[in-house]
Amino acid sequence: MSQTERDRPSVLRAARERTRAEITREILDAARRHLATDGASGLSLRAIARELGMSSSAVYGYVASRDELLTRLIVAAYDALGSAAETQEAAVDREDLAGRWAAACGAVQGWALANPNEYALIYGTPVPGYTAPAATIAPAARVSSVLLGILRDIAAGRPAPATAEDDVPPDDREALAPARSIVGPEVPDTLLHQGLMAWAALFGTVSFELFGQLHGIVGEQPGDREAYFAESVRRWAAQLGITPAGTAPAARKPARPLEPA
Amino acid sequence: MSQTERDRPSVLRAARERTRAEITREILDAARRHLATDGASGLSLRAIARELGMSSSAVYGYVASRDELLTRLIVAAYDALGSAAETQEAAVDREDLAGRWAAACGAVQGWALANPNEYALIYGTPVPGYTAPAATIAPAARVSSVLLGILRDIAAGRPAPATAEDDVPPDDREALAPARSIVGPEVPDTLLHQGLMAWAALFGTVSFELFGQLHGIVGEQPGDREAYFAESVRRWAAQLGITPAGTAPAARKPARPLEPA
DNA sequence: CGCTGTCAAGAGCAGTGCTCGGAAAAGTTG
DNA sequence: CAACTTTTCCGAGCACTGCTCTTGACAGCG
Repeated sequence: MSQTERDRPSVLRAARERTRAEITREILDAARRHLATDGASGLSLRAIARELGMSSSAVYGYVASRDELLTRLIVAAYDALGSAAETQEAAVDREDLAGRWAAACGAVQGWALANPNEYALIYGTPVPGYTAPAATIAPAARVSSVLLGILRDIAAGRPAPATAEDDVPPDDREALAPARSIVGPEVPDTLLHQGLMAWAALFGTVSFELFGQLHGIVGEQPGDREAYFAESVRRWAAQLGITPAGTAPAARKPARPLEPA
Repeated sequence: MSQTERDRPSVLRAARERTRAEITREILDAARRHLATDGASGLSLRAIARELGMSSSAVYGYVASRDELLTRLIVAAYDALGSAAETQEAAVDREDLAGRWAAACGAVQGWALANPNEYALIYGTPVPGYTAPAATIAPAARVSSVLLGILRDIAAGRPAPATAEDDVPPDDREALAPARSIVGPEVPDTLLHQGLMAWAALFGTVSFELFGQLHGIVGEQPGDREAYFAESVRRWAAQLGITPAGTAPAARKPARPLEPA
């Protein structure tokens, strides 16, 4: 271009960068499409190149390797799930702790059912020699952040740490140190541990349903899985000391929630 | 074959069958070795053939396809895990319900940590177009059988169905029909649902630990994971109404279990 | 000797990830 | 405009995979 813009990135250079980003996005989109249909193991760089009408070696100018492509898809999946959980949980009245919990759980399960292969990519078997490359840990923490935030608000609405009536063994208290550094000192150990248990139970349940492990255990008629999941969500909430009906349960004993219909 | 031994299996035929079974077993052993080191995605029929010193096409006389080999490994893994859970749970005094529960949980986690790739094969992402070929469902049910058996004995040691004080919504009751047909009518709905939740939570926790999802949440110092898991097991037991100390808890309120150390 | 059944080996096909050299296009400078 | 540099792209190629098909070797039996 003209010599008036020699040093600063010329507009043409910017245009190149733009088309480059555009092509990269197209590659990622195609990859996501293939992932949705064929699963992670069926993701082929050559197939993507064919679909985009370019040579297989050309895509290596945009994506370093198949592993890097997988990593980008993983980050995208974590972000999509985290964003879904955040927005759906944020749409609920802050006082309605049980509603927020149910919204977060529902977001996770709904997104997983809508994007099973993406869910399997991030919560299923990790690829063999693959170690999460640090770019994934931040998006991966988004959904657990939402859940820990609820935990924090549960603790804030409670009268007191309840002395030390039923506490956690000291070695477990030590094991919970990383989670404690995230959630802060306000959440009692018991609640923190119970929250992590509910967190693992939530994803265990979703994975079981998605990976076919509930076959022959929970019915597959329309509505069965929904009913089972909804009741589980209700019970996790009860274990955390929050119930759908009121905002501040007085007694520990959870009243049986009435179904809305 | 010759017409002198047309009907009854000749001794030679038997010998052939024997060596055939022998080679098949060697193939499976080599496959299991490769699976343990390289994971399921890295399992190569050609590599197995090389290791056994035979041509790649020769193994197709013993194993129909890679998928069939995977299926056999899956069945073997389910059997190994189920057997571990059965024996370890059976070694505990039948009256000690909490001990049986802890033994079963510990067996699952211990086997998973010892055989991570085999665990991932059966409880991780299912292979893309793969549907469990009916030969896998029986071995797959072994570990859940153990857990349901404990549930049944919990119900048997209880005073009564506790009226219908806190029951389960009717749609969830319907969803639990398959599990109910296994466990029998003695187990109340609440306990059945709670048991399935603990089941999912157990495998969710094990999967989280194995797949690296606990990173940054639960400590990785020696003993941390053990303490976290042990406390989770204790709390699941408490949610099922069994505590390590006594055999029959009177009140619903779970007493805080004392740690053995 | 021939016949039959089982087995193994080899070549081959279609596909994969990935690398490399050269060609072509695009942008920059004299 | 011409020359130069940078960026992009394609094709060939390597090593690997699952799987098939043809060929050949071996045994037992008539």
